Amino acid sequence: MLKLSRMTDYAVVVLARLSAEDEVQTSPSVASSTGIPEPTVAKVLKTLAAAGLVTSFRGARGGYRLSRPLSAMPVADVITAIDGPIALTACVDGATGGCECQELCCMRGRWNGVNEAIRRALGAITLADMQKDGRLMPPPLHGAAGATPQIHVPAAE
Amino acid sequence: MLKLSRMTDYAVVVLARLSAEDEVQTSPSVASSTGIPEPTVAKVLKTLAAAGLVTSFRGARGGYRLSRPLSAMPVADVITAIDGPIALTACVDGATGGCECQELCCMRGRWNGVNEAIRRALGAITLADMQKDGRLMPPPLHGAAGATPQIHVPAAE
DNA sequence: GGTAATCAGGACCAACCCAGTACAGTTACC
DNA sequence: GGTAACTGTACTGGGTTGGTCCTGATTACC
Repeated sequence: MLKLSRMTDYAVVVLARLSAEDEVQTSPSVASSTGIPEPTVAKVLKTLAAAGLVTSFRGARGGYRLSRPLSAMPVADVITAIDGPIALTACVDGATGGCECQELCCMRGRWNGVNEAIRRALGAITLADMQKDGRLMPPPLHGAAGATPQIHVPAAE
Repeated sequence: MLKLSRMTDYAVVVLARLSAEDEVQTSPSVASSTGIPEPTVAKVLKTLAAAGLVTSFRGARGGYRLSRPLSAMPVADVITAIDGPIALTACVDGATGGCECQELCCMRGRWNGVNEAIRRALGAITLADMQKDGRLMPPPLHGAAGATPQIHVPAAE
């Protein structure tokens, strides 16, 4: 179904949450304001930090902060950070491990163009774009976890 | 990963194989000429027939034939036929079953744009394009890396 | 009319991958 | 030095996917 992993979905939500405040936020606080389980948020943030999308601060009063604004963060970067390089099939440049039927496969190498098209499409859309185009701001979300502050579209630019 | 299922990969190979000859071909013959296991080929062909991409003929001397030329067959159609509608996340228009955290999810509906971009990209590329850009039919097939520049696995990351 | 070849439509199973959890270790602030 | 927070790894349960098999329906050939 050509779908991306739930972790990537979480990552986008987490990044959007981080962008809502300018100060360092801990994973428990992000978890409570997004509704995503704490350990999972921690896992996502660790991965994002390893990829350089967020900056981590260790120790007491540590936490995470965006390392660049959402407007400079293409969706492709997030997907790559979480799921690894974008490669539709095993036969694509950059994919690890070739397919075992290369000898017979008359289509080898033919996915590269398709893959490239998708990379371009995903590289052209930033997280800031995603926030904008939805334009339906989250309505007053009631009740959960007591956190009301939410995404305001940053004066991204 | 954002990768599509192996079945889709097989489908493309099978369709390319069908296009190589103009007459009806049986699934065993397609299997032997592609190297894909017979039962799997049969499964793929059945699915493709249900989606209308190939036409089936029952009975002795039956088989399958392309119902339209590859140049009129976008990659998106093949993916949709095998894997179902293209929907990156559960939150996308057309996806079945919403995600359970809609109340908190500040990103709901935001994937639509991304999804749409991918659909466009995949809808604009036909299987004939894939054959072309790979710069030709599989010449003598044995996979000496010398003549086939494409498949190196850089394991970039 | 009988037989063989072929598709149609399931059910079924094993293997793999992913999401989520837990725990021990490391770093930095107070 | 104690505490709070990130870092890294290992484990497990569940779901999905790939692949196989079986039975029935349909058609061509003898």
